[in-house]
Amino acid sequence: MNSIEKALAVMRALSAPNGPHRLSDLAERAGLARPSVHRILQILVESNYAQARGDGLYAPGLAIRALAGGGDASSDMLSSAEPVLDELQSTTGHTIHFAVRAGDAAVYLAKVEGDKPYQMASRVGMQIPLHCTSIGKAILSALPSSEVAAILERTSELPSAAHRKPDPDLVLRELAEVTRRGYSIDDEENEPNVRCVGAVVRDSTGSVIGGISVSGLALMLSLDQLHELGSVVRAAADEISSRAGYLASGTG
Amino acid sequence: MNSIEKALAVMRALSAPNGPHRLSDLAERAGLARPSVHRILQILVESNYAQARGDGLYAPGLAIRALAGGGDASSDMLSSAEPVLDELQSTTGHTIHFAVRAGDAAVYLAKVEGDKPYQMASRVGMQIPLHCTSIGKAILSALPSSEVAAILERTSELPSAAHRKPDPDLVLRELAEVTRRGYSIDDEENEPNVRCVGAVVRDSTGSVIGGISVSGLALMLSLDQLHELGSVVRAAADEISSRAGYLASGTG
DNA sequence: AATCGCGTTTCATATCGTGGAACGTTTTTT
DNA sequence: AAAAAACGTTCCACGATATGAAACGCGATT
Repeated sequence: MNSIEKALAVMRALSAPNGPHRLSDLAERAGLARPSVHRILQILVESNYAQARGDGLYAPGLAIRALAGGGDASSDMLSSAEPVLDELQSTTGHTIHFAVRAGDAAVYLAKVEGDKPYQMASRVGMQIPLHCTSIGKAILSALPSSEVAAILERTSELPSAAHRKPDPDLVLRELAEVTRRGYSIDDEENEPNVRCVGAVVRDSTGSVIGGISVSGLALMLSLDQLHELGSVVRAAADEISSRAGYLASGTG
Repeated sequence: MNSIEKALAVMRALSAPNGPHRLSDLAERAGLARPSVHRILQILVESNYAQARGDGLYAPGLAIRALAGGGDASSDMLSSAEPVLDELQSTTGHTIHFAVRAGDAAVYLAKVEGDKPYQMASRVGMQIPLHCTSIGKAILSALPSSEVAAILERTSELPSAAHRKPDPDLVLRELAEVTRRGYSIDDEENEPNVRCVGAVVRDSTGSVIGGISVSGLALMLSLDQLHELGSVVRAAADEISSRAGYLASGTG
């Protein structure tokens, strides 16, 4: 592990939820020695990528926003997706997410809060796993199975043992089903008491860029309702893909 | 300059406007040798902080959004500021910006498009200089003059010779005027044909965190109108500060 | 056909990062 | 109130790691 990756690990640890962080916690989360984290933080603070509060607490710096401000491959897509997401929200009443793939995870680009009296504990920029979320499964369902296997392999080796090792065969069978019907389901797999339906979003070249989902508390969103929403979600996802320039060529 | 700062410089260069960048351009903008940039990019690509397109072009990676997703000191302020910004937009009809200070520059956190038939060439995350923008001057007006002098010094040494060296005495005199009347003016200084009025925003401790501004094309926003808007902008800025917990204690 | 410019690879050099140990302070425990 | 644990920070000798000149191969340009 080189120093750049270490600095990025510290920045990731900094941007974790729940307020300013203590140096020791950052060191542990980044998997580095405390003196190393201290030195890295000094560099980050100097260039405004981290903020040192008077006490020993550290927070993400404002310059990080400047990095994210530059347009990447997905920022055009985001703006054209927003109206579709809004409409999907008003059609379903539930919370809508739009996430793009980033390596072995997906990152939320947009969230439209539902009109129910609860809020999802998610936020733009948050990373979610691919193998146990509806958006993630939608993404996986559009990848070659060799790549899916590789992702599952790497994911199961991760220190985040929160989610138990998935069985590759089982997952691949479910993904085939997702491909067939055009939408994916997360039945309280990623978060207890939360169910989601998702569908895949493609860019103009036809490659998978991410997915969207409808999420709600399990007590307000039965499995049957999830399946009923499937075609709606899929239609919205296709609309985003087509706005991005993708000419659908298959099952319609 | 250590390797972390170099990597950050590459990331900054990557997030510059105008699409994917060539390696040579990145090297020049970051002030590094091409092989160094190449190696850094490989590391960044591997962790998804940069994207390598098939041809030799590089773009910011999706993982950067994950960094910005974590809450920093200003994200709470942003959500409480948004309604105020929306109202300021509907009151004035012009484009509203909210930016926070990040070192010797300011970074846009929010933008509310005006209802005029043109769009400002700005975007959230964009950095703007402090000495020739209304938000920047509002920020400077609340800093001790020694710090202002230091900022002007560093700013004028920057390679971005686009804006000519500002005269410290002149600037300090203007800033005193800004402090007195409570709003700052940018009369086509930062962008030709664009005029802005700005005011300073403080956090609960009373320290300057950033500012807001009303911007419009010069042909639709005369200098006189700018001065008329001054008190409105200032009131909105004060409202944001007070929502952040700042108890104003002076000229009302 | 010759030249230029670019992305990439290689490699010897020395710079820079590294984490154990230690220090002074603060917080928690007894 | 005293003792102990934990924390942020500093120091430093060691060695891994970053560095950029030079060179290569390729494509575009002349």
